[in-house]
Amino acid sequence: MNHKQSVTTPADATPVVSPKFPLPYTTVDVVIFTVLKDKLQVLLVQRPSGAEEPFPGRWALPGGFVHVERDADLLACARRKLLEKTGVVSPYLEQLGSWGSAARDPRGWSATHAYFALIVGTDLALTQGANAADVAWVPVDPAIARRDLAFDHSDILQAAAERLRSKVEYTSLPAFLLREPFTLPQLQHQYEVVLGRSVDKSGFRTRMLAADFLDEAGLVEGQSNRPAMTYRLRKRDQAVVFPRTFRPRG
Amino acid sequence: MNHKQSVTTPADATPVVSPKFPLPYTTVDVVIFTVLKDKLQVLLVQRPSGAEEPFPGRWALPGGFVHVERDADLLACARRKLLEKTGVVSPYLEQLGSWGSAARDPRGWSATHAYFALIVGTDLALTQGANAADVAWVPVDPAIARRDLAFDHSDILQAAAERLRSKVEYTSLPAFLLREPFTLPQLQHQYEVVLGRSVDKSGFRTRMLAADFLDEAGLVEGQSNRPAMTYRLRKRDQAVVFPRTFRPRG
DNA sequence: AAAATAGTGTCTGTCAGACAGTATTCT
DNA sequence: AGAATACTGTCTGACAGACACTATTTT
Repeated sequence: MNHKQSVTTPADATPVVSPKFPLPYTTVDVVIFTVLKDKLQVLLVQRPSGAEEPFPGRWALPGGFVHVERDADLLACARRKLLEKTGVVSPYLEQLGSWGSAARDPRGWSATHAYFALIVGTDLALTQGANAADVAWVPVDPAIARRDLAFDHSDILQAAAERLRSKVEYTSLPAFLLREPFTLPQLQHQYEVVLGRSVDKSGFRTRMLAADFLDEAGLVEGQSNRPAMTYRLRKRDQAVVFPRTFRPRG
Repeated sequence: MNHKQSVTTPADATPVVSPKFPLPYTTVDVVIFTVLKDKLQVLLVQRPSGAEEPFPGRWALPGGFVHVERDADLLACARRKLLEKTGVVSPYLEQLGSWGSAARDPRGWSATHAYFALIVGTDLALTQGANAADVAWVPVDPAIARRDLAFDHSDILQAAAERLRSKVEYTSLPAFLLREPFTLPQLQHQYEVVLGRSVDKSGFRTRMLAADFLDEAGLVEGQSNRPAMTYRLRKRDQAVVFPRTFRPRG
């Protein structure tokens, strides 16, 4: 949560209808993953340093209050947060879960709706610089281990990483980390980075092609050795589920 | 959501801190499943018929506003809703997802945190009568097909049923539908009811015992024919994930 | 020719599903 | 004895993982 209210919110705005009881705060946070430098990384933002701010100066997930007049629904709100921080328009975006309690925000009872997104690493290397010094790509595992994010964002990040790694075992999720078109060796590399282990080439190819979610997009004009076939996703909006998980013979 | 504020909320209560912008409503809804009469059923409550009430008289999922002073966190709130409607203390309860938008509640922007629960059918056949005429067990599939629940509860119910059936293919979830101790044939029957198809006995037994999540609890004093071994769950709080899914040879 | 990368063929162990068989109770 | 239910044994086909092989490019 980036609990800094957008400037477009009128300061004298009142609740939707006058409630007769206290309302929790409602926020949306987005765990944005990418692969940069052969590592799984997450986008973090630094919280403002004002004295009345919660967790001043600490790193946090991008996010913030739901804006009742601007956000038609939770997904739109998540998309807005993601666009504001990264410039990316239509990434892979899925709901992760929600965290709500009296204790997680010092200002009072709050509930956040967490999403997780996968975006193409190289796209963002540029946008990031444009966007500010208080935004950074951070390798995921050390960030989880430090457990020093604002609010309960370390918990959320950990849950997101677990969900991602778990789903990578049996879905086509890593395809969303690559710019299209991509080759099967490139895709395999994304799997290996996220899973942290190597994957058999033959089985990998059989599996990907059998799942029938890729369209051929011509041979790559080789920068190296034998040219490879390139592929595009047949559907950009959802991942494919494989019938079995990757499972090295143990 | 049962948008009828609890009587314990003071009518003059104010938001936690005075917000300078409109806050969405925050609710929790619980999809409570059980197996009754060899059918998967869901608990519904009828909305009050007051004129200013949203969806008066319509059936809805049990739920309602988060009560900032009573609910320490979302899970506690879900547990409270479930206890209020069913009397069940520690069921299987897992987060399903959240639904939030400007349109889903006529009173204004609202977001609900949906949970789903599995409880023992026979426990509730009793409690239900005690609880009121505006509560009912309803077979799941016809309810989904009618799509006539209040708010977006038909969507939520559908998502819950899909998640349940999907997880039943590769987890021990149906064990939470039975009172302990139970026999393997009884457990197999729960699988068959939820999945809507028969399951091979031998494979089923091998799989359950290999997963090593059951403790023997002595032979049942037979009401019929050969006595069966009974079992208890080693852990009451979480389901076991099997390495593969049930998958009839096609 | 050698190196590097892309892609294929083949073998084999595992294991889930099918189904037939055995075991223990009741009437 | 027969029926009903609980449980076990065995066969087999599918298939994923391992790994050796071929193919096409660059230097």
